[in-house]
Amino acid sequence: MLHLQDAELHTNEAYPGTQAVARAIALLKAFSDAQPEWGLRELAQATALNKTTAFRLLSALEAEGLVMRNPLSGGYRLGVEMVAMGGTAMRSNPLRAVSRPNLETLAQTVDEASTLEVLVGSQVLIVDEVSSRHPMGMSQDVGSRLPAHATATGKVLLAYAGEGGSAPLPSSLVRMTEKTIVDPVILALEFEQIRQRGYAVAVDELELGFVAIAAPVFDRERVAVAAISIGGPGLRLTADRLPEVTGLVQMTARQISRQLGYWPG
Amino acid sequence: MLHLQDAELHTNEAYPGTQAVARAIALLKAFSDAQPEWGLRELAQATALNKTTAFRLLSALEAEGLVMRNPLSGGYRLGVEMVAMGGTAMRSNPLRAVSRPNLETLAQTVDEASTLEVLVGSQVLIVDEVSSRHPMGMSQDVGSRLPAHATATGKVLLAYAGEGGSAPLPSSLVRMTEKTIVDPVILALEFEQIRQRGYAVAVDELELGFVAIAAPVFDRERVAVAAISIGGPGLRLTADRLPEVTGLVQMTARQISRQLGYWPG
DNA sequence: AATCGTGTTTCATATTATGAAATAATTGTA
DNA sequence: TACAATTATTTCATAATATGAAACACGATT
Repeated sequence: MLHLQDAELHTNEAYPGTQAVARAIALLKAFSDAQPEWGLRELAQATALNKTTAFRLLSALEAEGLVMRNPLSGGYRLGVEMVAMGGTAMRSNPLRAVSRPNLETLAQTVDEASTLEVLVGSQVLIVDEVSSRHPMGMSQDVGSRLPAHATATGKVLLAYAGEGGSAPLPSSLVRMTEKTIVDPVILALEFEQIRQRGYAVAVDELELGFVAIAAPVFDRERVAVAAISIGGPGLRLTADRLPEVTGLVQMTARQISRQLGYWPG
Repeated sequence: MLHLQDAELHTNEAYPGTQAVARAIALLKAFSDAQPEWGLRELAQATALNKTTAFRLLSALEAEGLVMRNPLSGGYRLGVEMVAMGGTAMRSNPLRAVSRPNLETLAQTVDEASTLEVLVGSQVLIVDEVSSRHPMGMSQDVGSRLPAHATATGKVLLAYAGEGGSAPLPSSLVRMTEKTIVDPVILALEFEQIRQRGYAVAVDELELGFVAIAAPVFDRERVAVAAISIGGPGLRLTADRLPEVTGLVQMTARQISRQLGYWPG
């Protein structure tokens, strides 16, 4: 059995002797905002797992509360334990702990929402968000992912990730609006400019009417581990405000970087 | 090998053939607000796993981003992928989707924070929170857990969980304040009263100066799947306001229940 | 230099995960 | 109502995969 289908299909060879865990996580990662509920067969198919194997792994995940079933449809969903662990993960994120007070003052100064984001593959993950009017809470979309090439933060992170050589461009640059940069060549030029200026701007690139300005956060090893941004409607974040806002974003990013042990030079 | 140490130690026999997954999840569950970072040896010890096994499983989790390492200390932490999954889990929670608008109006009407919580073992998990001043965001402690017997929501859920026979009392009733109910007999009487009245109040039981009022949310199978609450400082939530607030909390809970398919009678 | 405490790698072993096939449950269709 | 057709479970022989003892490497602290 086990017709050695394709062990080398997955790029992350990781560590031998953990097939079951890797597969279980693959199942968990299949759940998304777009498809939060799966039937067994389609989920097994989507993860390229044997139906029985998927069932067994899901049963284990369900027993631990990471996955729960819709009593009506019988479909699988992420469970409450996942919510709990995500909360713990977020609260224990050292980057977030350092950044939060800085993000709060930034958001209040500019009176627009500020975010902290990291690069995960070809997407940016919103690690924290402080909305200007509600400085104590965190926005709904913490934990959301967005296509990196269509966001200011993502462009910053991609620009500095590939600083040494060629930037690791996502294979497919999906178009979000007519302003989204989908040409790899133009995007490479954009990255060059971002590295020179030290910040990125995205106007209508993710969503029509949405403007964002982002700057990189460096750790003590001088790698861009995150990016912060100010984002809001173009009606408020007008062109004449950009120089001022850009300066504030860059200043905040430098402050966070310094608190992470980064030293310019 | 595998000196069959104690396969029956864990209560959840779950499904055979998923040892590795169950162990990996045990590792993940070890991370908490109190101890967000672990060394390999202590984590292996805490989860009763062989050091090598723990290392291998953690490597797999790390490769998938569920766990990350502190580059300085080498310690293990929950990773960013965990944040992402938690966010997805929360946003896809059907209970939360139904409750949120109701919680928002409740919070605004009373002008205090409202929460949605579910019972996980002997603790309540905060699934959602709407703070009165910041109605759009969600509070920091979504995903946090609190001892059920010391909270209004927890008491409600325990009272209705054991409705049929004896209530499933947590084995150790930890004392949070001098008002915390730690006597099982008194707690049982409290549950009886809660079932009769249809709501629970907790004054200074979790934290001195903190008052909360909770009511149960029923699904279409008439089981109390969650509880909602209003909570705030005793200085604002005074005794004379309780009747009014209690009514609003109960009304909101009934509305959510009805939207879940519950029909009274 | 030496000892202790970490984390990491190796490797023989058989326990444990595996998937084909059979069965049960559910749904849609004649 | 019976009959397909689809999905979810269970069973079970098989060996691939997870396992843990032991050896190793590395960095502290003495």
